[in-house]
Amino acid sequence: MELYLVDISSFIFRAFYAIRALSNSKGIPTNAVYGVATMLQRLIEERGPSHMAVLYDSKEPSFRKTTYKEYKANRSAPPDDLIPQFDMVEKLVKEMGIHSYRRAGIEADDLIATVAKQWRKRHPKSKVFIVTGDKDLMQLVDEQIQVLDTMNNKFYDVAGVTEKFGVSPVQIRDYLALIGDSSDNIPGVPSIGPKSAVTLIQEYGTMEGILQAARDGKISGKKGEVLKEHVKAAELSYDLVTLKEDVDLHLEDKDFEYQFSLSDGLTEFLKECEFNTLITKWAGLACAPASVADQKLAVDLTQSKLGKFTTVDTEEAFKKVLEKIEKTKQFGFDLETTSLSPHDAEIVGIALAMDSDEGFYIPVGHMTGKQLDRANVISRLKPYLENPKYKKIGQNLKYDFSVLIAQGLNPEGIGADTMIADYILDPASRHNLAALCLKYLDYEVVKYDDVAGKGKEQISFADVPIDVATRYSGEDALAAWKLWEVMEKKLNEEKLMRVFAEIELPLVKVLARMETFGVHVNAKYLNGLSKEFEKEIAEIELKIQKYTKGPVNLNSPKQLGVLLFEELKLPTQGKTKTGFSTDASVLEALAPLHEVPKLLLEYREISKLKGTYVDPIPEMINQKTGKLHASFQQTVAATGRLSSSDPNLQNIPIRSQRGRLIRQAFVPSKGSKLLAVDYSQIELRLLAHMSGDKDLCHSFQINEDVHRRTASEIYHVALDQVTDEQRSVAKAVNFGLMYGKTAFGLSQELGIPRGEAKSIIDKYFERYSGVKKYLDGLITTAKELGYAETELGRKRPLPEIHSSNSAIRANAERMAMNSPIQGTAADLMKLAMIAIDEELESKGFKTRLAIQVHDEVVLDCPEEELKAVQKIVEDCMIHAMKFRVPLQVNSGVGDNWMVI
DNA sequence: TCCGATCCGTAC
DNA sequence: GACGTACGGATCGGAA
Repeated sequence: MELYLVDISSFIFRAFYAIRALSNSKGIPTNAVYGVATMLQRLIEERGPSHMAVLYDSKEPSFRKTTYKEYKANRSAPPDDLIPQFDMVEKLVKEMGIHSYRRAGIEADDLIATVAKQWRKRHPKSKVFIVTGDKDLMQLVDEQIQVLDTMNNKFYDVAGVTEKFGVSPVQIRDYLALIGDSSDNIPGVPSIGPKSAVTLIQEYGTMEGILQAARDGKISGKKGEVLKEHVKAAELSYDLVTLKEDVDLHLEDKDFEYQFSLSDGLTEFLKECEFNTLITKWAGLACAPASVADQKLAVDLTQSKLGKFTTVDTEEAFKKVLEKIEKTKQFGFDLETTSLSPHDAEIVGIALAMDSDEGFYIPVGHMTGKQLDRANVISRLKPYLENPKYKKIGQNLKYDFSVLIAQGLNPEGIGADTMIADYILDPASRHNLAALCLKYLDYEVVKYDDVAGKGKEQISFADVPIDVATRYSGEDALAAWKLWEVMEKKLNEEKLMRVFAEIELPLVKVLARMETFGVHVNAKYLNGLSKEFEKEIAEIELKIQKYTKGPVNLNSPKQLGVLLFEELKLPTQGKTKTGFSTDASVLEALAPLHEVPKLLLEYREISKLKGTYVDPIPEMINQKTGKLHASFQQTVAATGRLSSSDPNLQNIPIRSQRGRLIRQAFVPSKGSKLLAVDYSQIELRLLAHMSGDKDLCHSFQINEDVHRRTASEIYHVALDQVTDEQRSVAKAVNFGLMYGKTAFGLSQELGIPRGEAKSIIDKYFERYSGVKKYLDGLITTAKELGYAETELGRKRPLPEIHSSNSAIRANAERMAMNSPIQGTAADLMKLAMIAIDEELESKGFKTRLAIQVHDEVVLDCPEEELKAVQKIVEDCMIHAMKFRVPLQVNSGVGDNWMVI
């Protein structure tokens, strides 16, 4: 049996401020009511209370106010929109059938204190949960009484309170009295804040002890003076924060009994508030059976079913761990740190697993608790971390390696990365550890959020208690080990081991090196550019304003639709799901008719550049390194490509004149140049090779202008008779068909009739019949196998290719045509990067890979290395794989990324 | 406040 | 419905 005592007013206020204004159609505000309703719903759903009550503050002034008139004196009246909601909440509670109590002159907190103590007298083994968002009630916590904050689903037991406040629950009164509370107008001791209060309490135990020490002159300096001066205030504060536990209120067990039901009265009330979704939801709401609630309570962050976990906090234990590593030569590995950014991350702990049933955790950077010296631990692990013969098995080892690289180590020896293994097995799914454990081990691991919280509540891993960290982190290392046991077999079964072992795994270290190296950015230049763009944007806005009635948000397609198609009465072009399209093609069509669409096109271009690149990029420069360290993700794109984020360096503008300017901001290190090398026509070349089409291959073999050749074929004219217009159509066709472009799409792109587009495509396939056969074959194969495949055997499952919905099926068919080409290009580039990095490292060059953009790499290259490195990079790229057609690369050198 | 859907635009 | 692969900014509306 458990008792739940709900301090409702703390939730009314929080809900009111947390939820944006809501009201029913009569204009009565309802946001706080809604917040309280959902809070109670969650409480019922998740805890299934059999006994509960809501406690209210007295409507008359409380005894605190009558004895100390300044109490809560500086509180302003609640906002107008909140006032009617107090009564509505009471109505809600009543209609929900929850017992509620109030006593004249007594505050809710005192009622809760009284009831809790009375209950524990009657039921020495039953738990009491105080449901509140207010810290004052923490003073009641003990072995039996816990505080539950339903807003973030946090429980505070004795350890929890101690962890959060740094003092134990019995010391909370002392703590609150010292720091005071401005909202209740409790004076406290001036200049004593939470920090000093904790230190003082830890030293002297209680407030009385502190005051005595001050009187005795044991507390030196200003603090001692202030304390002596404010003894009275402190004692008064202590009385005010102390809850009354002997209120004259006598309740029995039956006065708390609770069983939820959606009564007519409650339905009526919810209807009035217009919480229609709640009515539906609550129809199925039932108190969870007690056993389920008990189970949830039983989640113990220090116990695991996955295996045994040992905290390594003695020299002997550490030595044993090192011996085990020596013997197994293979270990599950996971670092816990203080930051997701490797350059800012401090190592908090190291988890290792050397067999399938035990995990070890070496704490080295926790705020509290016994642990080993970080520098010593790392220096003694270093030989194993840097020796490729010792195989590390982990989840997302790129991160762990990056952290080690940022610390000056040179880690080697990736034995397996479970995240990448899953990506290779199933590229479209999510690859987080929790999902993997569920999928392969049928086991639910503790999530990071469970130990460190999330959002605003998140704490640094350094503040996680060591026993909890041991379980969490040890579990990660052990999970990686156990996952690999399963996944290794799967990779072999599915014939995916080669792609995994020869492409993806070696790439992990390359990417870690590339990301930690980063790239220099000229922030000053971008800031200047931002000012220029800002001016231009303002001018355009001003010009557009002449045509508008009221203010229009030019970033809102919805408002733009009103402006263009209602106010200006311009003809609509296309429709989107929610309204009329205002995209660039629409604006271009409207441009000859009116100045506004012309201006909007320019507005869009500049504000895009400013908002996406010019302004955010300087913000992302790392303070420590002064460089930009974007992330290159290996497990995102379904075809095998890399992706880039924070910022995305793979879509830095190049096509427009104004956009190109942004590339000027990417610059080499001092004494270096940027070297950029890209494949020429890579996907078209791969199409030639993979289709084996004679004519297309021939074009590449004799190194002619492929688009010109295509034009001459589809228009039946001699090569030297092809017009620029014809060539550009041919180019569009060459690109389009690899994406499975339709006649409709081509006609849209080129602005030609659909019939004409169709005849061009037909002609193309007639001339390049090998290509046609190949693409058709890709669809057939994908239907047979259920997946598309690259030259090197990377697979992409395409279950939707069997869909009975023709649009979905057609989509999958286009993927079947495109994925092998795009994916093979990705494999090629990955192999080239591995070769480049290996060459650079083994030959001792200082040049480093900095950026990859699918068919291009950018390197930061000291001038004296330029000549040699340029040759190496070109060679690595050209010879990374062998095809029927030759590969070609272009390379350029410059002082920024624009001039190359 | 937070999150997801939508629209739009940048790259290869 | 109509061109494959990404990332991300801004708006908007709903949810806890």
